[in-house]
Amino acid sequence: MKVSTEKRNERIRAAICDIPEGSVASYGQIADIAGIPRGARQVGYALRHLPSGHSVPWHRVIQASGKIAFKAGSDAFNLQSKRLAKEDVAILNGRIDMKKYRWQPDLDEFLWKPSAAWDED
DNA sequence: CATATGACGACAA
DNA sequence: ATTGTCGCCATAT
Repeated sequence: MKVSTEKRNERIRAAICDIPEGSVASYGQIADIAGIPRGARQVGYALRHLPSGHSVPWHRVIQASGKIAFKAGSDAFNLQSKRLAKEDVAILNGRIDMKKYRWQPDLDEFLWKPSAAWDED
């Protein structure tokens, strides 16, 4: 068994769970936070293989361009759109305003628990 | 080991 | 703004 793989996905899920309601993050951003530079595709892979019964707010993960990763009109696309709308995340013309909704972990943790941000593992 | 694939991203036309 | 290419990286065949 490849343990490191599960470890990686675990970090990815954890990072996503840290996204506060009403905010979104790009795949690349999550990968970076999870300690996987340029691992955007791995985030997508991890989400595609989410364990059953998970409680991961995957709908807060969108592309860096501000668009939802699914094909418009698909069930997943509609579900994600609905969940985001419910969190007051506006989707104008199929795009989300990253400048406005992008999660900023540095600032967030700075205001929440100063100096604890550099204290991991 | 060689290719193909994908819930990505950056960049050039 | 839209589309195409190429780079990335773990998996699947």
